Order: sequence, then C-alpha cells, then structure tokens
Amino acid sequence: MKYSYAEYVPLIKALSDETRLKIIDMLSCGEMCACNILEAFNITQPTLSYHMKILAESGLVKAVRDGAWMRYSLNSEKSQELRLFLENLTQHKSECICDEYLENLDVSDKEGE
Amino acid sequence: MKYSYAEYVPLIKALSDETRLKIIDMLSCGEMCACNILEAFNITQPTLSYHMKILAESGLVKAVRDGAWMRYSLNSEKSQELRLFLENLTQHKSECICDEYLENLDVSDKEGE
DNA sequence: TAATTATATAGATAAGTGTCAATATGATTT
DNA sequence: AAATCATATTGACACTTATCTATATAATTA
Repeated sequence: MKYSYAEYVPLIKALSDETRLKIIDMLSCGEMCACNILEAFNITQPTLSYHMKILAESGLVKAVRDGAWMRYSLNSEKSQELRLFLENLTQHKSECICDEYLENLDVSDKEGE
Repeated sequence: MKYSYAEYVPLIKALSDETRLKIIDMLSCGEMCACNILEAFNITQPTLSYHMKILAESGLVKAVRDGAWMRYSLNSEKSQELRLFLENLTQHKSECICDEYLENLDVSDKEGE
C-alpha cells in the first residue's frame, strides 16, 4: 500500500468520537435535519454544528441546505471506501511497504540517509 | 445498533494517526520488532514506544516480549471486528437507534426529560 | 561484572479537540 | 419590517495528543 495514509486520517478522525459515531448510526436510518439530531443528544446547538462540520468535511456525511434547515445524510460510497482502505491496510500482503522501508529506506517519512 | 460506540472509540483513535496507519501497514506483512519499525520512520525511539503502546492497548496489535526485543504483530480478529462494526454502523437499518431517540428519548446521552 | 543493546517512563511543550455561552447570519412567518 | 426559527461562527477553556530530551529498566554480550 502506498501514499494514501494521510488522506484517510481526517476520515478516521471524524469517526473517533462517540457522539459522532452515534450521529452516523442515526443517519444510517435515513436523512435527518440538524434539529432532529440535536433532540437526541445532551449537547448544545453549537456543539452539534461543530460535529456536523467535521463529519461533512470528512466526506462521510452529505450536507444540503433546504431553506432554513440542513438536511444530512450518509455518503455510503465514502464509508465503503474507508472500509476497503482498512481491509487493504490490515490484509496480509506479499508486496509490502516494508520492502521499500527496509531495502532502500527511501519513503516519505524517512528521507535520504 | 446499541451501546458499543464508546468501546470502539479507542480502536478508531488508534488508527487516526498517519504514523500508526503506516505501522499497521508494515505489520500486515508479518511480525516485526520495534527496532525494525523504528528504522522506517523519522521519529525517536520513545515516540515509537508511545505509538506501539496505543496500538497494543487498542488490541489491534499483539505485543510479545522476546528477550530484549518486543515482537509486534497484527491482531486480525480485532481489525475485522472493527470493519464489521463500521459496516453495521453505516449500513441502512430498519430497526434504528432513531426509534428510541425520537419516540421515547430515553437513551444514554439523553437522560429523562 | 561492565558495557552494550532494546525498550519504557517521566517531564516538558506546542498543537489539537470538544465543549460552552454569546452572538451572528440567514430563512420563514406574522 | 419585525419577530421567530434554524444554523453557523467566535472566543474561551480544560483536556488530550504527538513529539522531544533525559533517564530508567531490562536483557544480552564481552
């Protein structure tokens, strides 16, 4: 595997918070507006807005303005992409990042020595 | 889905760092000792030790002392467990967390109102 | 036993995160 | 136009994170 790690970090970070995991789970049932989601949590409206921004910027959640409301929904392509990344990452590979690391030590994190 | 969100947060946090993603990728090729992993990165030994502790405590990585060395390997059961959790989380569900949230509002985060 | 090698811990620090209250913006309704 | 409703932004704050240097521990070798 190669060069895509950093790309997935914001995606994974977006999922590394309990509140956001619950929001994702709620959205898996279908589209919801912010006010509906807010009802389900003991957090303030600005805090929810903060979490929704992180989820939307990660690409996991689609955000569409509908008049005064924001309609949020899951981007299932993105979540599948993440699952595939994780599968590939953890899967046993014969062609391996270690080859580069250990043979010529010439990869991003370890520059010319 | 229910009550397991918090349990998965440390697991996901463990993956939310580029260095640790690369370590996981290296370990997907097979068992390695800390000194071998260290060679591949521009970080100090204590920093690697810190990352390995997070990975080991998350359960994603098995750590075994072998004399002076630490032998690290992937716990593929754990990574599969995570992938299944994510699949379940993002999958469309008819029986939904929202039912509880929106009908009786009586779940962990939102106590009695 | 002394030196060396491999790893862990402690303490410091800069940057990032999640939360809130206060306020702003933007859309709808009266 | 004014009031209201839905959402976003700002600034503050406590807490967490990733990193380092210095040092400790633990195992191996000379």
